[in-house]
Amino acid sequence: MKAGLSRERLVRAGAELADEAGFDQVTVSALARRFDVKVASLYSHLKNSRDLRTGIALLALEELADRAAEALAGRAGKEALTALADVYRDYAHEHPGRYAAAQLRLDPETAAASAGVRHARLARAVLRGYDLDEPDQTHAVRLLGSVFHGYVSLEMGGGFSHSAPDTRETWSRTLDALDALLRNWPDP
Amino acid sequence: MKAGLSRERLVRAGAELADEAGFDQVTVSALARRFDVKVASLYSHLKNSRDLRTGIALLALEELADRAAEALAGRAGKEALTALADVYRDYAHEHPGRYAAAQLRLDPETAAASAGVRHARLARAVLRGYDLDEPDQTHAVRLLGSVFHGYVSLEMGGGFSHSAPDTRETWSRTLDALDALLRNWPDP
DNA sequence: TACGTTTCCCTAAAGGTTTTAGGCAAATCA
DNA sequence: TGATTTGCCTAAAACCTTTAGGGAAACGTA
Repeated sequence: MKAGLSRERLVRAGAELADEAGFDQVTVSALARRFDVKVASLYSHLKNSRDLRTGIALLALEELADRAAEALAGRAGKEALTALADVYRDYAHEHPGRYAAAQLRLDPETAAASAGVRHARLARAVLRGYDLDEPDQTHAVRLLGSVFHGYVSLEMGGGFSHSAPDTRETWSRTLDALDALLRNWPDP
Repeated sequence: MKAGLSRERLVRAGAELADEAGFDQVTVSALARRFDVKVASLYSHLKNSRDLRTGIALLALEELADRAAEALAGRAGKEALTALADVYRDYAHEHPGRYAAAQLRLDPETAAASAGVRHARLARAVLRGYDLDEPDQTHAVRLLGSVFHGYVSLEMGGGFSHSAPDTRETWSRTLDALDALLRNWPDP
């Protein structure tokens, strides 16, 4: 009875498991259980358990970049800014486990070959709508990354006690503020 | 031969272990090894392994709040802003394991009793130097948290490839930008 | 000082995860 | 059809978590 395992299917199922049970619950054992297969069978398709987690991280980065690229098509300026921001926030809400996986620290070579570089390019694309030269553009790319990641991660971690005002309101005002800042980037 | 274990000492040693080997390497077994004691002995002082990690997280939050309170004493405006920001960044660089621990998701009661609330108050103290009323002040507190946490976490995770321009330069320009933004907070 | 109690760490054991080594049978190919 | 490859299995070792119960040292008290 062949179960039809493959690295592809395993990583995808791992991503689902992460979203359902949390990224830290993603284990080779749990995955084997899910396929109703013995644990050792997975080791023909995965190098080790870290390999599984890395695979999920890379998948999440790809999916995020795909969504971002689609969201940015035909948009510019503040519209592009909020579109990109919402991609990150929505993805984290829809796929908390995958989003957590995307935060996994990758070794430099893997990171360089990942969709991470597309993310940087997409952020730069948003900044084309604002008037920034190097090195300010790089500073701004990093600021965008920081705000998006920091906000989403604090929100998901319960860092903002679910009290008034609504976090969606804060999100919208944060994007207003970022837009204002980029249009009016201060001189050193 | 009594080893002189106590919850206090275990948590503190766990924090050191986290800084040296990474927060995910913090395990009851590793800790027992460090004290040259059998694993089961630790369970008189710790409820379970999560209890250990939670203890480290609470310790880190306390230490961070202490540093922040000291750094803010006698400062206001942009000086206070950069002082607070540097406390987070420096702490994360000095104590990466503890900083990772501080990101641990706590259950609501534990969080409410933690130093997390002091952090919120300290951020509000910084904002006294700027002219913001509610609910914008709350939005701004959340923005500060997002930027500080997001920046530090991306920087430490290698998210900013160590290429030009220097990340310290970006940090300084980011604080300039935040200051400018807070002085000139946009209307909705 | 001797006795009872508490404190502290230990042994023992069960259950879960990771990973490697080697085997067998079904699928594939010549 | 026979040979090879593929795919999942059994077995086993190593490590982490957690609970149950025991024994000796430290401590308080008479």
